[in-house]
Amino acid sequence: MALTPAVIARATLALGDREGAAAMSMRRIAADLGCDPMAIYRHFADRQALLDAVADLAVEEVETPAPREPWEGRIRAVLTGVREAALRHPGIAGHVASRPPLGPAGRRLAAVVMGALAEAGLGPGDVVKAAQALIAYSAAGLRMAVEAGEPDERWRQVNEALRGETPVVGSAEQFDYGLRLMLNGIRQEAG
Amino acid sequence: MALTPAVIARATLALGDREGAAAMSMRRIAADLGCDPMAIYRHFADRQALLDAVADLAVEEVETPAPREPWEGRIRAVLTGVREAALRHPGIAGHVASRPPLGPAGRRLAAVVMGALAEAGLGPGDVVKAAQALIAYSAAGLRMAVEAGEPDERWRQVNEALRGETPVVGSAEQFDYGLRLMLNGIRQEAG
DNA sequence: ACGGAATTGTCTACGGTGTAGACAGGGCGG
DNA sequence: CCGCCCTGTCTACACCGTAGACAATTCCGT
Repeated sequence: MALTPAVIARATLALGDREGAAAMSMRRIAADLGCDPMAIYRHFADRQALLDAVADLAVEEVETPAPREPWEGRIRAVLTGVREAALRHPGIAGHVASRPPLGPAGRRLAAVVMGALAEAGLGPGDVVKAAQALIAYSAAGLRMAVEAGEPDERWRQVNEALRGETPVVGSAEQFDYGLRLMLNGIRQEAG
Repeated sequence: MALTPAVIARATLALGDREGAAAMSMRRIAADLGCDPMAIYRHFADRQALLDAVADLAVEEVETPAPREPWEGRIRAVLTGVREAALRHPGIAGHVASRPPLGPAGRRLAAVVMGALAEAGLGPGDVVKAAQALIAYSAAGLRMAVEAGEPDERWRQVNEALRGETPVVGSAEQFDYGLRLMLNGIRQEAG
């Protein structure tokens, strides 16, 4: 298989899915591709650039919601879509949550959110600020979901302390609640 | 100077302040303390545990707001206080943003937020969920501030694209706007 | 006061990491 | 046909976190 950015990114995504984030080292990826680690640097400036590409690949799976849907529904669809896509690819999910939407797919979805916010009645400046707030919140929720899922005694304790009375840290229910708060706030702000 | 957890944590915090997050490696910390790297492991289970302690040290600086203040003011005070304290210690700020409030200072502040939410009129389950949402949002804003401040071509582009028309990613103004959205949402949920 | 046990610090070593820099082969344009 | 550029390879560097064995010191119960 010819070595191209797309091939490398796809292989890296699959590797992460199979063996987790820790397996996505340059050496391990290269072994998976059957090439030299340094060959990858002919196609990506550095590891970070590769991971950015992989993250965008995961996010590509999210569909653009139909413009006929109400603005709140579109925002919800995009943010939960990204969340679910990322969680389907646990290896890269942490990276998705750690960086702004830099790739084409990420920017496409960010544009959908901003369009929905404009339709809700926010001014141009507020659209950007609200979008960043929503993205930041989603990223944090995703991070928590990823990290709470990793074996770590400290997270186990946090979840233990909560279990029974309330949803576990990083759960979908927890995420939805916060999202509702933000949408409430936006509706009010838009007047 | 006798080697105790507190001494190690303080030295690590100072080192991070001086030379950034990348300098806080076990070897570098040990060199700073004038001891063997492995000596630190007699006081902390691993690097993660040490960083947790350092993060809590930074957060210790935040004062508990007076209970007579209105609940919104208390929440604002805690969250912006944590943000500012973390940004005063850039070396550890990324770690503060990456983990739940595990240490005593962090738990103290989390309790303040929950108390304020209860006073706002939220039910017991919602108090926890709203608190987690607020903490997640703050953490994300802090992360963005930290990472946007690092020299990174990709972040430079993101900020470049926004400059002039809207506040830069991770800015205090951006943070405040999102916080207002969430408080709006909470007020509505409670009322 | 003494002997054993626990605590603390040191040393060495293992198995990783990202990536710079020099080199080789092959395909393509002039 | 020659030369150049693109791609992949190899070696090497400077790190990283931490396991395990060993010495020194301190503390405690008898």
